[in-house]
Amino acid sequence: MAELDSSAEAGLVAQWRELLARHAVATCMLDRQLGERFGLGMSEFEVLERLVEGAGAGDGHALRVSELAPTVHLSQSALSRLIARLEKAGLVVRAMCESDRRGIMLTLTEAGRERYEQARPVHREVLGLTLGGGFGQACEAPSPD
Amino acid sequence: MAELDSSAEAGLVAQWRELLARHAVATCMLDRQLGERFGLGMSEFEVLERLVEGAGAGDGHALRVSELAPTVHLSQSALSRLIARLEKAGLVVRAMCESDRRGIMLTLTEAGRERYEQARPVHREVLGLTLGGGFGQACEAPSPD
DNA sequence: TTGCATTGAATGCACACGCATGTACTGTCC
DNA sequence: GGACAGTACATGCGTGTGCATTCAATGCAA
Repeated sequence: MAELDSSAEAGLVAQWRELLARHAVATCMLDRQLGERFGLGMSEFEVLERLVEGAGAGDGHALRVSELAPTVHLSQSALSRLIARLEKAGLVVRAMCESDRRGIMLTLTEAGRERYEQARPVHREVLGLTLGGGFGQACEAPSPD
Repeated sequence: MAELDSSAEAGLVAQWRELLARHAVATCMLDRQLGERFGLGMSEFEVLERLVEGAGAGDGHALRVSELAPTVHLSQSALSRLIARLEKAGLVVRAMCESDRRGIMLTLTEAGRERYEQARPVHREVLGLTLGGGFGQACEAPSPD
């Protein structure tokens, strides 16, 4: 692969630092808010969201773990344990997949859907604060509420 | 804070997912490449880079940990341990700050500077692959070299 | 059918992280 | 000077993560 000339390199680094900063601030605030108020980590929320999206109208719809995996940026083992936590919390049910008995089907419980619906506005609000325009270094409350 | 209308929300979420994806791919590849080839984590590299930048021409320049802290996105404790690792690896020296004996001054060793200079092109190359245009999900080698 | 490579998920392990706390030092107010 | 709040860094502890491995189920080939 070709070398980068120094101005391209500087631009790349600037872009990278900006990305790191945004990610750090958003992640920090999300984890704090979702954790304190709903007992959810950022990735937990992300998984619940995928399940809600997959479910659509009828809540019978289930998702295979192997389908979920590429959409959340976690290793297979981390995802496995995350699902275990969600199940222990009663937000999700693991069921054997009939057609391929190696697979696991995930279903949102009613509690899981409710938890998600409650957490969602907070999640969006944090995104608005951290991705939208001006923001500081704050990891604290998005609004004094 | 005001609610978001649904189109603004959708845009925000899309932006967030894009950021997460870029961050995940870049982080993964960086950690892998820098780790395997230079025994450095992403944040270790970042700290070395700050020291190099701080040093400028004369290498005598030292940086206070408290100055370093806000520029890397780590908790104070994580930074403290990271520095301990760098020192153990002989890349950095911790010295007491004369003017304020609570503080710690960091200096790059020659080995530290060399390690950084070696790692830097790899770091930039990964950024080019993951931040620049098209990229897949790859966490593997940037170039077969 | 038996044998074997492959895939989906769970688990042992080491490690880096954040939070809370501890320890040393500084500055201020009396 | 002495007490006390505040700052800088280190450390104990619990937890989430990735890697390597394991176990079960599948698909294919002989």
